[in-house]
Amino acid sequence: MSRQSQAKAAKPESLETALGNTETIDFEIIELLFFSYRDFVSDPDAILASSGFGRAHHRVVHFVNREPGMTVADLLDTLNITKQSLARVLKQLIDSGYIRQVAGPEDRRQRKLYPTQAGRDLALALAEPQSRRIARAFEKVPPEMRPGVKLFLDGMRDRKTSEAG
Amino acid sequence: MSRQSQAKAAKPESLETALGNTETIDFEIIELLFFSYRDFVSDPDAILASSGFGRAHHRVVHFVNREPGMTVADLLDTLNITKQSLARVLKQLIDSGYIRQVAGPEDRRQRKLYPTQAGRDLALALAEPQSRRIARAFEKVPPEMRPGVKLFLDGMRDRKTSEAG
DNA sequence: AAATTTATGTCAACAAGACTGACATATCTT
DNA sequence: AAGATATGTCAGTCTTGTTGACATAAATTT
Repeated sequence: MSRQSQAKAAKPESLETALGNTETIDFEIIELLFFSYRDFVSDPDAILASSGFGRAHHRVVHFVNREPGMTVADLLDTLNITKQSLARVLKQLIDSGYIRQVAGPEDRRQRKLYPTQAGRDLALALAEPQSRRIARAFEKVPPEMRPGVKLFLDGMRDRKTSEAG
Repeated sequence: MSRQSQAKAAKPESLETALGNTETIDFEIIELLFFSYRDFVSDPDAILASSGFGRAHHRVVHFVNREPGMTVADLLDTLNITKQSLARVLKQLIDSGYIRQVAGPEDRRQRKLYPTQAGRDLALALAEPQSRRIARAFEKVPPEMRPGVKLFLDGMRDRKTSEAG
C-alpha cells in the first residue's frame, strides 16, 4: 500500500493523473473478463426472458443436467448461494416440471435432483448459443495456443481447501 | 415449447439419461467461465462490503479511472445499463468524494467524469487482488500460449455494429 | 428567434436474486 | 433417547437491474 501520490501535495488534484501502480496492474484482462462475461450471459438471458425464468434458474438447470443425481447440498456448494436463495428457483423449476427430486437411496434425508426431458431440452437450448460463442472465440486463437485458455480459466478459480477451512 | 417428453410415454423418465447433443456442446468451458468469474469478483466484493459499496460502484470507479474524462453517455455504453441504474451509484460516488464531474469544455451539457485521489486509491485497491489472481492463473499457462487468452476473451465479446443498428 | 433535439438528472414503482434470522420436519448418528 | 444433519419454509431486507414519465439546460436546426 504505497500511497506516495498523496505525499506530493503540490498539485491540487490534477485531473489527468492516473493510478500510481498502473504498470503493475493487469487492467486489460480485468476488463476483458468483464466484457466477455457480460456478453456470454446475454445469450441465455434473451431465451430465459420469454419463459419467465432468470439466470438463477439457468444455473440450476445447467448443473443438474451436468451431474444428474446431485443433492441440494452439492448444488449449494457449486453455486455458492444460500439455501433460501436456491429454494425459490428450485421450487419453481420443480413445479414447472423441469427438475424432479428423488429421496436418496442411502440417506433418505437427501433430495437427489434429476432433469426431466423438458429440463434437458431447456439446458441444451441455453447452452447452444453460449457454445457457439465459445467456438467463434476459439477460431481467433492459434490452435497451438488453445489449450492455454482452459488452463487459464481453471487457474482463476479458488483452490478448494477441501476441509480444515 | 415442444414438450414431447410427455408424448413418448414408454419410458417413465429414465433418470441417468444425459442431453442429446452433449458431444457438440462445450459444457466444460461454459462452466469454467462461470466458476472463474464467480471467484474473480469475490475478491473486490469482500473489500466493497466494508465500505458500503457494491459491484455497481466498482464498475463505475474502474472505468472512470481507466478513462478519465469520459462522459455519462460513454459510461452507459460501456456498462450496458440504464441511466437510472447508473444515476443511483454515480450519485453516491460523487457525494462520497470518489468521483467528480466537470462540465464539458466544448459541449457544456456533458458531464465529464474524473476520479478523485480517493477514487484512484479505491480503484487500485479493488484491482490489486484481481490482478494477482490473473497473474497466478497465467503462471499455469505455458508462455507461448499466453497471448491466446487475450485473443479468446476478446473474441467472446459482441461485435460492435457501430451504428445502423 | 423559435422549435427541436440532445445530454443529463430525477421521481416513482417494480422485479430478480442475493442476504439474514428463525423455526419445522424427517432422518441419521451417537 | 438425544443430538446432529439435510432439507424446507416464512418473513424481511438490500443491491442492482428494469420501465415510464417528466424536468432542465445547452446545442442544433429551421
